[in-house]
Amino acid sequence: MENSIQEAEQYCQENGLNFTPVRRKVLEILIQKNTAIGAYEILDLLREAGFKNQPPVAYRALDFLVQNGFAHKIEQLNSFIGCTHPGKDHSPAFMICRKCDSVSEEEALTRDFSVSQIGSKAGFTVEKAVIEAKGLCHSCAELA
Amino acid sequence: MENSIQEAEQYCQENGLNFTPVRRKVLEILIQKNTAIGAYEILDLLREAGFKNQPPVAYRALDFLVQNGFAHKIEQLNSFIGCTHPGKDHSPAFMICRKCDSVSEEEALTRDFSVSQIGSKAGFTVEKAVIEAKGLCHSCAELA
DNA sequence: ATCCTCCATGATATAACATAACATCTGCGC
DNA sequence: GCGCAGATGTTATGTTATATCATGGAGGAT
Repeated sequence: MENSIQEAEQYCQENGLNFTPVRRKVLEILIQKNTAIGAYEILDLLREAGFKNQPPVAYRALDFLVQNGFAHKIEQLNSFIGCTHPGKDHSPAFMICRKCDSVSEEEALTRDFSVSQIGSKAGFTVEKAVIEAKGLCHSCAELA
Repeated sequence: MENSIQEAEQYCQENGLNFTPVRRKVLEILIQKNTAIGAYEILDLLREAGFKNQPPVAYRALDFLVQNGFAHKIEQLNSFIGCTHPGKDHSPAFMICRKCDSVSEEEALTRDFSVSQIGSKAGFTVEKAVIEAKGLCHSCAELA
Protein backbone atom coordinates (compact mmCIF):
# COMPACT_ATOMS: atom_id res chain seq x y z
CA MET A 1 0.00 0.00 0.00
CA GLU A 2 2.70 2.53 0.95
CA ASN A 3 4.33 1.11 -2.10
CA SER A 4 1.51 1.98 -4.45
CA ILE A 5 1.35 5.49 -3.13
CA GLN A 6 5.05 5.97 -3.67
CA GLU A 7 4.80 4.65 -7.20
CA ALA A 8 2.01 7.12 -7.87
CA GLU A 9 4.06 9.92 -6.39
CA GLN A 10 7.04 9.07 -8.52
CA TYR A 11 4.94 8.77 -11.66
CA CYS A 12 3.48 12.19 -10.99
CA GLN A 13 6.87 13.77 -10.47
CA GLU A 14 8.18 12.30 -13.69
CA ASN A 15 5.17 13.52 -15.61
CA GLY A 16 4.71 16.95 -14.13
CA LEU A 17 1.50 16.04 -12.32
CA ASN A 18 0.55 17.63 -9.06
CA PHE A 19 0.07 14.90 -6.47
CA THR A 20 -1.64 17.10 -3.89
CA PRO A 21 -2.69 16.08 -0.37
CA VAL A 22 -6.37 15.48 -1.24
CA ARG A 23 -5.43 13.42 -4.26
CA ARG A 24 -2.99 11.41 -2.23
CA LYS A 25 -5.48 10.90 0.54
CA VAL A 26 -8.20 9.71 -1.85
CA LEU A 27 -5.80 7.26 -3.43
CA GLU A 28 -4.84 6.04 0.04
CA ILE A 29 -8.49 5.53 0.86
CA LEU A 30 -9.11 3.58 -2.33
CA ILE A 31 -6.10 1.36 -1.89
CA GLN A 32 -6.84 0.76 1.76
CA LYS A 33 -10.46 -0.17 1.12
CA ASN A 34 -9.38 -2.45 -1.68
CA THR A 35 -12.86 -2.56 -3.15
CA ALA A 36 -15.15 -0.21 -5.02
CA ILE A 37 -16.52 2.65 -2.94
CA GLY A 38 -18.77 5.56 -3.75
CA ALA A 39 -17.74 9.19 -3.93
CA TYR A 40 -19.83 10.09 -0.90
CA GLU A 41 -18.24 7.40 1.21
CA ILE A 42 -14.88 8.76 0.19
CA LEU A 43 -16.16 12.17 1.14
CA ASP A 44 -16.98 10.94 4.64
CA LEU A 45 -13.53 9.50 5.04
CA LEU A 46 -12.00 12.73 3.82
CA ARG A 47 -13.92 14.65 6.42
CA GLU A 48 -12.73 12.30 9.13
CA ALA A 49 -9.21 12.96 7.96
CA GLY A 50 -9.72 16.69 8.29
CA PHE A 51 -10.30 17.57 4.66
CA LYS A 52 -13.15 19.61 3.29
CA ASN A 53 -16.10 17.49 2.36
CA GLN A 54 -18.20 19.08 -0.31
CA PRO A 55 -18.89 16.76 -3.24
CA PRO A 56 -16.58 18.54 -5.68
CA VAL A 57 -13.63 17.80 -3.44
CA ALA A 58 -14.06 14.08 -3.90
CA TYR A 59 -15.09 14.23 -7.54
CA ARG A 60 -12.18 16.41 -8.52
CA ALA A 61 -9.67 14.15 -6.86
CA LEU A 62 -11.31 11.11 -8.41
CA ASP A 63 -11.22 12.71 -11.84
CA PHE A 64 -7.52 13.23 -11.46
CA LEU A 65 -6.88 9.68 -10.33
CA VAL A 66 -9.02 8.12 -13.04
CA GLN A 67 -7.59 10.41 -15.69
CA ASN A 68 -4.09 9.35 -14.83
CA GLY A 69 -4.73 5.67 -14.39
CA PHE A 70 -4.50 5.45 -10.60
CA ALA A 71 -8.14 4.50 -10.23
CA HIS A 72 -11.08 3.25 -12.25
CA LYS A 73 -14.75 3.96 -12.15
CA ILE A 74 -17.03 0.95 -11.89
CA GLU A 75 -19.98 2.11 -13.95
CA GLN A 76 -22.44 -0.47 -12.74
CA LEU A 77 -21.86 0.51 -9.14
CA ASN A 78 -21.31 4.24 -9.55
CA SER A 79 -18.22 3.76 -7.52
CA PHE A 80 -14.47 3.82 -7.73
CA ILE A 81 -11.60 1.46 -7.13
CA GLY A 82 -7.84 1.88 -6.90
CA CYS A 83 -5.98 0.51 -9.85
CA THR A 84 -3.95 -2.57 -9.09
CA HIS A 85 -1.33 -1.85 -11.73
CA PRO A 86 -1.27 1.83 -12.50
CA GLY A 87 0.99 3.49 -14.99
CA LYS A 88 1.21 0.43 -17.20
CA ASP A 89 -0.90 0.44 -20.29
CA HIS A 90 -3.73 -1.99 -19.73
CA SER A 91 -7.29 -2.87 -20.64
CA PRO A 92 -8.98 -3.87 -17.46
CA ALA A 93 -12.04 -6.05 -17.00
CA PHE A 94 -13.79 -5.96 -13.67
CA MET A 95 -15.46 -8.88 -11.95
CA ILE A 96 -18.16 -7.76 -9.57
CA CYS A 97 -19.51 -10.31 -7.09
CA ARG A 98 -23.22 -9.85 -6.56
CA LYS A 99 -23.05 -11.52 -3.19
CA CYS A 100 -20.10 -9.98 -1.38
CA ASP A 101 -19.67 -6.92 -3.61
CA SER A 102 -16.00 -7.60 -4.09
CA VAL A 103 -14.51 -6.26 -7.29
CA SER A 104 -11.42 -7.69 -8.91
CA GLU A 105 -9.50 -6.32 -11.82
CA GLU A 106 -8.38 -8.67 -14.56
CA GLU A 107 -6.57 -8.15 -17.83
CA ALA A 108 -8.96 -8.23 -20.78
CA LEU A 109 -6.55 -8.20 -23.66
CA THR A 110 -6.13 -11.60 -25.21
CA ARG A 111 -4.27 -12.48 -28.35
CA ASP A 112 -7.45 -13.10 -30.25
CA PHE A 113 -9.71 -10.46 -28.97
CA SER A 114 -10.19 -6.88 -28.15
CA VAL A 115 -13.10 -4.55 -28.01
CA SER A 116 -11.27 -2.55 -30.64
CA GLN A 117 -11.69 -5.42 -33.06
CA ILE A 118 -15.40 -5.58 -32.46
CA GLY A 119 -15.53 -1.87 -33.11
CA SER A 120 -13.42 -2.02 -36.26
CA LYS A 121 -15.80 -4.44 -37.86
CA ALA A 122 -18.51 -1.87 -37.31
CA GLY A 123 -16.37 1.01 -38.54
CA PHE A 124 -16.00 2.35 -35.05
CA THR A 125 -12.79 3.68 -33.53
CA VAL A 126 -12.56 2.58 -29.93
CA GLU A 127 -10.80 4.98 -27.62
CA LYS A 128 -11.75 3.51 -24.28
CA ALA A 129 -13.41 0.24 -23.39
CA VAL A 130 -15.40 -0.60 -20.31
CA ILE A 131 -15.75 -4.28 -19.46
CA GLU A 132 -17.57 -5.22 -16.30
CA ALA A 133 -19.02 -8.56 -15.37
CA LYS A 134 -21.43 -9.43 -12.60
CA GLY A 135 -21.56 -12.85 -11.09
CA LEU A 136 -20.11 -14.87 -8.25
CA CYS A 137 -16.56 -14.74 -6.99
CA HIS A 138 -14.72 -17.92 -6.11
CA SER A 139 -15.44 -17.74 -2.38
CA CYS A 140 -19.13 -17.01 -2.76
CA ALA A 141 -19.58 -19.70 -5.41
CA GLU A 142 -18.21 -22.30 -2.99
CA LEU A 143 -20.73 -21.38 -0.32
CA ALA A 144 -23.65 -21.72 -2.71
CA MET B 1 -40.55 -0.67 -35.82
CA GLU B 2 -44.12 -1.95 -35.73
CA ASN B 3 -42.38 -5.17 -36.42
CA SER B 4 -40.21 -5.09 -33.31
CA ILE B 5 -43.19 -4.28 -31.16
CA GLN B 6 -45.12 -7.20 -32.57
CA GLU B 7 -42.20 -9.52 -31.97
CA ALA B 8 -42.06 -8.37 -28.39
CA GLU B 9 -45.76 -8.87 -28.00
CA GLN B 10 -45.59 -12.36 -29.34
CA TYR B 11 -42.62 -13.25 -27.18
CA CYS B 12 -44.50 -12.05 -24.13
CA GLN B 13 -47.56 -14.05 -24.98
CA GLU B 14 -45.52 -17.18 -25.45
CA ASN B 15 -43.74 -16.66 -22.17
CA GLY B 16 -46.57 -15.54 -19.98
CA LEU B 17 -45.29 -11.99 -19.68
CA ASN B 18 -47.62 -9.07 -19.29
CA PHE B 19 -46.96 -6.61 -22.11
CA THR B 20 -48.93 -3.75 -20.62
CA PRO B 21 -49.61 -0.36 -22.21
CA VAL B 22 -46.84 1.49 -20.35
CA ARG B 23 -44.34 -1.20 -21.16
CA ARG B 24 -45.36 -1.18 -24.77
CA LYS B 25 -45.21 2.58 -24.95
CA VAL B 26 -41.74 2.73 -23.43
CA LEU B 27 -40.51 0.14 -25.91
CA GLU B 28 -42.07 2.16 -28.72
CA ILE B 29 -40.28 5.24 -27.48
CA LEU B 30 -36.95 3.44 -27.31
CA ILE B 31 -37.28 1.94 -30.74
CA GLN B 32 -38.45 5.17 -32.29
CA LYS B 33 -35.62 7.20 -30.78
CA ASN B 34 -33.15 4.59 -31.92
CA THR B 35 -30.50 5.84 -29.56
CA ALA B 36 -29.86 5.81 -25.86
CA ILE B 37 -32.17 8.03 -23.81
CA GLY B 38 -32.49 8.71 -20.12
CA ALA B 39 -35.33 7.60 -17.89
CA TYR B 40 -36.48 11.16 -17.32
CA GLU B 41 -36.66 11.88 -21.02
CA ILE B 42 -38.77 8.77 -21.40
CA LEU B 43 -40.87 10.07 -18.56
CA ASP B 44 -41.52 13.30 -20.45
CA LEU B 45 -42.57 11.41 -23.52
CA LEU B 46 -44.84 9.22 -21.44
CA ARG B 47 -46.51 12.29 -20.02
CA GLU B 48 -47.04 13.68 -23.51
CA ALA B 49 -48.67 10.41 -24.41
CA GLY B 50 -51.05 10.70 -21.51
CA PHE B 51 -49.38 8.32 -19.07
CA LYS B 52 -48.56 9.09 -15.49
CA ASN B 53 -45.11 10.52 -15.11
CA GLN B 54 -43.64 9.79 -11.72
CA PRO B 55 -40.13 8.29 -11.92
CA PRO B 56 -41.17 4.79 -10.85
CA VAL B 57 -43.43 4.55 -13.87
CA ALA B 58 -40.50 4.77 -16.23
CA TYR B 59 -38.09 2.78 -14.10
CA ARG B 60 -40.51 -0.08 -13.63
CA ALA B 61 -41.21 -0.36 -17.32
CA LEU B 62 -37.51 -0.16 -18.09
CA ASP B 63 -36.76 -2.87 -15.56
CA PHE B 64 -39.23 -5.09 -17.28
CA LEU B 65 -37.83 -4.42 -20.73
CA VAL B 66 -34.22 -4.87 -19.67
CA GLN B 67 -35.04 -7.97 -17.65
CA ASN B 68 -36.63 -9.59 -20.65
CA GLY B 69 -34.09 -8.55 -23.23
CA PHE B 70 -36.11 -5.88 -25.05
CA ALA B 71 -33.81 -3.11 -23.97
CA HIS B 72 -30.37 -2.55 -22.50
CA LYS B 73 -28.99 -0.06 -20.07
CA ILE B 74 -25.95 1.88 -21.20
CA GLU B 75 -24.09 2.25 -17.94
CA GLN B 76 -21.74 4.98 -19.04
CA LEU B 77 -24.63 7.19 -20.07
CA ASN B 78 -27.15 6.22 -17.42
CA SER B 79 -29.54 5.69 -20.24
CA PHE B 80 -31.43 3.03 -22.10
CA ILE B 81 -31.67 1.73 -25.64
CA GLY B 82 -34.01 -0.64 -27.42
CA CYS B 83 -32.46 -3.97 -28.23
CA THR B 84 -31.88 -4.53 -31.91
CA HIS B 85 -32.29 -8.29 -31.71
CA PRO B 86 -34.35 -9.19 -28.71
CA GLY B 87 -35.29 -12.67 -27.67
CA LYS B 88 -32.17 -14.21 -29.12
CA ASP B 89 -29.45 -15.09 -26.71
CA HIS B 90 -26.67 -12.61 -27.24
CA SER B 91 -23.78 -10.83 -25.61
CA PRO B 92 -23.91 -7.28 -26.78
CA ALA B 93 -21.14 -4.73 -26.95
CA PHE B 94 -22.06 -1.08 -27.31
CA MET B 95 -20.17 1.50 -29.29
CA ILE B 96 -20.80 5.00 -28.01
CA CYS B 97 -19.74 7.89 -30.22
CA ARG B 98 -18.41 10.76 -28.14
CA LYS B 99 -19.18 13.24 -30.87
CA CYS B 100 -22.70 12.48 -32.06
CA ASP B 101 -23.78 10.37 -29.07
CA SER B 102 -24.97 7.57 -31.30
CA VAL B 103 -24.92 4.13 -29.77
CA SER B 104 -24.69 0.97 -31.81
CA GLU B 105 -25.05 -2.57 -30.64
CA GLU B 106 -22.58 -5.18 -31.83
CA GLU B 107 -22.13 -8.84 -31.07
CA ALA B 108 -19.27 -9.42 -28.65
CA LEU B 109 -19.01 -13.17 -28.74
CA THR B 110 -16.12 -14.35 -30.86
CA ARG B 111 -14.93 -17.87 -31.23
CA ASP B 112 -11.88 -17.25 -29.13
CA PHE B 113 -13.09 -14.94 -26.50
CA SER B 114 -15.65 -14.17 -23.95
CA VAL B 115 -15.74 -12.24 -20.75
CA SER B 116 -16.63 -15.54 -19.13
CA GLN B 117 -13.21 -16.86 -20.04
CA ILE B 118 -11.50 -13.92 -18.43
CA GLY B 119 -13.58 -14.56 -15.35
CA SER B 120 -12.91 -18.29 -15.29
CA LYS B 121 -9.19 -17.71 -15.14
CA ALA B 122 -9.82 -15.68 -12.03
CA GLY B 123 -12.21 -18.24 -10.52
CA PHE B 124 -15.15 -15.99 -11.19
CA THR B 125 -18.49 -17.11 -12.56
CA VAL B 126 -19.79 -14.51 -14.98
CA GLU B 127 -23.55 -14.16 -15.10
CA LYS B 128 -23.82 -10.96 -17.06
CA ALA B 129 -21.23 -8.97 -18.96
CA VAL B 130 -21.28 -5.30 -19.76
CA ILE B 131 -19.09 -4.19 -22.65
CA GLU B 132 -19.21 -0.57 -23.68
CA ALA B 133 -16.72 1.34 -25.77
CA LYS B 134 -16.38 5.06 -26.27
CA GLY B 135 -14.84 6.49 -29.37
CA LEU B 136 -15.75 7.75 -32.81
CA CYS B 137 -18.33 6.30 -35.11
CA HIS B 138 -17.62 5.94 -38.80
CA SER B 139 -19.38 9.15 -39.84
CA CYS B 140 -17.76 11.30 -37.19
CA ALA B 141 -14.32 9.83 -37.85
CA GLU B 142 -14.56 10.88 -41.49
CA LEU B 143 -15.30 14.46 -40.61
CA ALA B 144 -12.27 14.69 -38.34
C1' DA C 1 -70.56 -14.93 -6.14
C1' DT C 2 -67.01 -14.03 -2.68
C1' DC C 3 -62.71 -13.95 -1.35
C1' DC C 4 -57.89 -14.26 -1.99
C1' DT C 5 -53.67 -13.72 -4.18
C1' DC C 6 -50.66 -11.89 -7.50
C1' DC C 7 -49.09 -8.52 -10.22
C1' DA C 8 -49.24 -3.94 -11.95
C1' DT C 9 -49.88 0.79 -11.17
C1' DG C 10 -50.60 5.24 -8.46
C1' DA C 11 -48.60 8.46 -5.44
C1' DT C 12 -45.47 10.67 -2.18
C1' DA C 13 -41.21 11.28 -0.51
C1' DT C 14 -36.44 11.01 -0.37
C1' DA C 15 -31.94 8.91 -1.33
C1' DA C 16 -27.84 8.74 -4.02
C1' DC C 17 -24.93 10.47 -7.50
C1' DA C 18 -22.86 14.40 -9.97
C1' DT C 19 -21.84 19.08 -11.76
C1' DA C 20 -22.24 24.28 -12.60
C1' DA C 21 -20.52 28.46 -11.37
C1' DC C 22 -17.95 31.68 -9.14
C1' DA C 23 -14.62 33.06 -5.47
C1' DT C 24 -10.06 32.53 -3.50
C1' DC C 25 -5.44 31.10 -2.96
C1' DT C 26 -0.72 29.84 -4.26
C1' DG C 27 3.37 29.19 -6.85
C1' DC C 28 5.83 30.71 -10.68
C1' DG C 29 7.62 33.24 -14.66
C1' DC C 30 8.11 37.75 -16.18
C1' DG D 1 4.63 43.68 -8.37
C1' DC D 2 1.71 41.52 -11.92
C1' DG D 3 -0.57 38.19 -14.26
C1' DC D 4 -1.29 33.51 -15.38
C1' DA D 5 -2.49 28.71 -14.46
C1' DG D 6 -3.85 25.14 -11.66
C1' DA D 7 -5.89 23.74 -7.39
C1' DT D 8 -9.12 24.34 -3.86
C1' DG D 9 -13.16 26.57 -1.32
C1' DT D 10 -18.08 27.33 -1.33
C1' DT D 11 -22.85 27.50 -2.52
C1' DA D 12 -26.31 25.89 -5.01
C1' DT D 13 -28.57 22.89 -7.95
C1' DG D 14 -29.17 19.29 -11.41
C1' DT D 15 -29.73 14.41 -12.45
C1' DT D 16 -30.55 9.66 -11.62
C1' DA D 17 -32.79 6.14 -8.86
C1' DT D 18 -35.33 3.84 -5.13
C1' DA D 19 -38.19 2.99 -0.84
C1' DT D 20 -42.65 2.68 0.79
C1' DC D 21 -47.34 2.30 1.17
C1' DA D 22 -51.89 2.64 -1.10
C1' DT D 23 -54.99 1.20 -4.87
C1' DG D 24 -56.82 -1.49 -8.64
C1' DG D 25 -57.94 -5.38 -11.51
C1' DA D 26 -57.65 -10.16 -13.47
C1' DG D 27 -58.06 -14.94 -12.55
C1' DG D 28 -58.40 -19.04 -9.66
C1' DA D 29 -60.38 -21.74 -5.59
C1' DT D 30 -64.16 -22.80 -2.75
